[in-house]
Amino acid sequence: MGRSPCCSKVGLRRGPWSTKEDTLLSNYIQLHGEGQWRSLPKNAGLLRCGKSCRLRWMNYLRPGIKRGNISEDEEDLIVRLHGLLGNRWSLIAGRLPGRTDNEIKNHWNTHLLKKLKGIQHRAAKSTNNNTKKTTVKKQKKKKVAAAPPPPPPPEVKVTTTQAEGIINTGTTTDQPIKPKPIRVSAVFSRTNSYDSLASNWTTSSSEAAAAAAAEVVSFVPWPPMFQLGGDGVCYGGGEEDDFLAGGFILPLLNHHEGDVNTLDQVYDEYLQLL
DNA sequence: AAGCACGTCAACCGCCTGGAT
DNA sequence: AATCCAGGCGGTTGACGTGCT
Repeated sequence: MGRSPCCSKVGLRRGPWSTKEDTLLSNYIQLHGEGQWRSLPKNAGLLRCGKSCRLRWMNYLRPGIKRGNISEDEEDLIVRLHGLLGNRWSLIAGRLPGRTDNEIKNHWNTHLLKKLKGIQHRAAKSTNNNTKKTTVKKQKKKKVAAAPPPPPPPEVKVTTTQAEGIINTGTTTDQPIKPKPIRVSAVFSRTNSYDSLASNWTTSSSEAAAAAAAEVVSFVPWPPMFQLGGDGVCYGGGEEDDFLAGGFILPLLNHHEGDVNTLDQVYDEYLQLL
């Protein structure tokens, strides 16, 4: 038996939200709180799918959401966390107060991926300067006609026990582990405010933080990924040829020696917990 | 000025998980 | 144990804006 759709979709509005709809949704949630997304549209007088309401609230209307202007420090942290976690956007977003998984995902796909590719390309050129000269042509092709992306790395689905096994055996992998999506624990719950999350994370005791981390079944192996090359790029233990194929390449986009800031602290604490 | 190509990002889709029954 | 439900997540789409020819 297939799953029933979350809503009938018949007669429901789709597409961009109007300011009136935003107001209705915000007012309703301020009065009644989050949750009950399926019944929320009806109760709030919205002709929207419950999922759509939740998404709109989570990614746009929720208080404390920062929009745009992702700083270089934030980019740096996103890149580093992505190297650890892979496409676990919700977890990455949980480490960036006020940022949503959707925004980070978009930013990664539209900005950082290109930036990383550029860095990787330069790095590859520096190591293969005796080989072919590749001309970078401006891509004029439409998206749909673009060359297919390189084959994704084999999906590594790691259960808790698998992860423990790998830890115990000391087995490493060449690529960021991409554990199956899991429901984020209460500590990382998206229903918590980002501010409180950040506050808890950066100020909590190490024990509390460790306990929090223990709840998250995000296993991350620890490859030798912090080998800083002369070009300012960290190379990990992955295949040397392709970042997208799973090899680690961890450029320090805005790294300054001794530049200790909040995001760095967050990252350091995250590393310790892992 | 017009048409086209490309970039951005809000929104949608389908699948998955945990909890309830 | 099996099934259903609600919510969460990541991948993808498509409308819109912008720059180029």
